[in-house]
Amino acid sequence: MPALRLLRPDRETGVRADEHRALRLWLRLLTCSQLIEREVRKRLRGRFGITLPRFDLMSQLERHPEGLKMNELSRLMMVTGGNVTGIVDQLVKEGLVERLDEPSDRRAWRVRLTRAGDKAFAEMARAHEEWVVELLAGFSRRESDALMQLLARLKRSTLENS
Amino acid sequence: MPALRLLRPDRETGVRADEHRALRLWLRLLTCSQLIEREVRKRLRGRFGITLPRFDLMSQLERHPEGLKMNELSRLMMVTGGNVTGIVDQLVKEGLVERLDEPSDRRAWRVRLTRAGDKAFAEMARAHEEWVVELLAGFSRRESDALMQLLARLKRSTLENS
DNA sequence: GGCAGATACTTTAGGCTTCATCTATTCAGG
DNA sequence: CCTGAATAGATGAAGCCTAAAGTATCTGCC
Repeated sequence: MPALRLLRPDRETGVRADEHRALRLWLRLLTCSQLIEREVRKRLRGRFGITLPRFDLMSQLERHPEGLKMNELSRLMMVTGGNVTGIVDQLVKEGLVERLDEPSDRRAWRVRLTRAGDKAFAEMARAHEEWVVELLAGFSRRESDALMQLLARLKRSTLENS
Repeated sequence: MPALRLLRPDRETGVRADEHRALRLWLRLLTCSQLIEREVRKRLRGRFGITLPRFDLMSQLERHPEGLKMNELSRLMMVTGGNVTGIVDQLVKEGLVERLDEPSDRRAWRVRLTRAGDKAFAEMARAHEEWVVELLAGFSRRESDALMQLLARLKRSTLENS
């Protein structure tokens, strides 16, 4: 999560000055995202002793009480399969998640929250949402809607051009 | 860089439905940021064989031709000092950066781009900016200005409330 | 001068992440 | 059935990142 600074103005970079706009926009986006993410990580760690990736994985499972296969988790979390293996291993060790055999495919697992995991997640999710509401306080509904729309367009532009 | 999904609607989370807005906003922000970052990392790796943190560190140095101390790099990059130690070590090994003695303080280093580092960075920065311009294509000046302003407010709100 | 606390940096342990590679299983055509 | 390709997941190496602890140096105060 770096904070790129590429705006030294006295250097010719080969694109028009007007286009520095795109670079500035991306850097500011990154900064905002990092500020919130950093704070959330810190609070998850301090209050619940959990990491953001583990919380994220549990949140996926909470939305799918029937369980998810490893590759489904990988897709939903947008990380590689090997990464999911490690995070699930940790959560299993902590008793928050369980690996069940998938009868229809002996290569696969069905990963589910345990009862303890479900209970723990409910509490963490409540706190997490409170934190985010708090961090974004002072953002009016109008502003927040405008930002949502612009970000939707940004997402589309990025997907189309990558 | 996870992709949190916390919006299962049929679960009581303890905050009003209206406030899910904040959560959705943060998740979308995270997604956008990840999409761009992922693409930039991939291209830096594929075309220049460099990582984003190393590129970031070099970009800080490029803006400060007189060199930076380790703790200044740490502050600018928003990462811990130990992290900077590792990244500088790598870049020194690659000959892109050099550690000079700081005469006024024997505890400190002055880190600078080498001539080779400066040359390499110029080329990478040019490509990097082109990529970002490309990814954000189709964003009008008006939209981009509006987004910049909203993100500035978001940054301020986050800083004030964390 | 000398000492206590602060500062600059490094080191270590633990965790996340990717890519490349590996094993086991499934699937599709013959 | 059998075999080759695809798929599910695990593993290992390398890199980024943090927090905590350690070393060396500096600074301010007596």
